[in-house]
Amino acid sequence: MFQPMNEDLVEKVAQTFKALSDPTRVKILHLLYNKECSVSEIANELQMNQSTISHQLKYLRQLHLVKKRRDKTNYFYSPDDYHVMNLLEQTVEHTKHTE
Amino acid sequence: MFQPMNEDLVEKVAQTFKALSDPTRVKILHLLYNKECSVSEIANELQMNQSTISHQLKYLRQLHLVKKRRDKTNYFYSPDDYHVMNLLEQTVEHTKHTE
DNA sequence: ATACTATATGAACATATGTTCATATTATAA
DNA sequence: TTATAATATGAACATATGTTCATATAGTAT
Repeated sequence: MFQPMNEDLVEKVAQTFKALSDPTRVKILHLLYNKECSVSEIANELQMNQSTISHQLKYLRQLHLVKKRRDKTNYFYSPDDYHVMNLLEQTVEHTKHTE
Repeated sequence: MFQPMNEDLVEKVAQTFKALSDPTRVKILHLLYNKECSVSEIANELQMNQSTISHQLKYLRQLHLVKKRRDKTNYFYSPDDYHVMNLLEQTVEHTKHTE
């Protein structure tokens, strides 16, 4: 049966999808899904500005989608929300098999 | 094993999530998931402008997420992509059960 | 201490996005 | 035909978003 969503729930759901709605963030998360990476590794792998990556990682971290650990001067990022990561990978696989 | 995503795939995945990243579109799709609706029914249920709803329906239709049928002067909209609808409902349910 | 490395941050900018208003379109009813 | 109803559309607007540049911060090594 139909239950209207309250405003808070709608906002949270939309926010989750928004995190996955940008190509750069999709690439970062897909990379991290497979391997913990430092900022510079990500920037190098994606051939993008270090600053751009850093800004997006901050965004993802504020939503608790990734976490970081420090090793000397490197910060290694990894997934922190497996529901969202599965959402992404599920959609990647589905989209792959679509013409 | 890690497979880098090609640019087209990344764009498509991001685009799918972008469709679900706006509160108005989330509300519309959630409503349609439960019941076929005309434009004015949606506008009335969500207490929003007819024009706003119409614009968003056009957006969703261009992505083949909803389809419409005509009955006299009414246009009834319904889901047209059950993978994306399931993505939405799955996330709604998960978010509900999160503090 | 200084030099170096990795990362973070803020301002500026161009572009994208969502809504509203006014109006056009299309079909129906009289 | 004219009037009415439902929906679609385009322009305008304010706000949000993603990137770049320059620089700050913080830790390491010498």
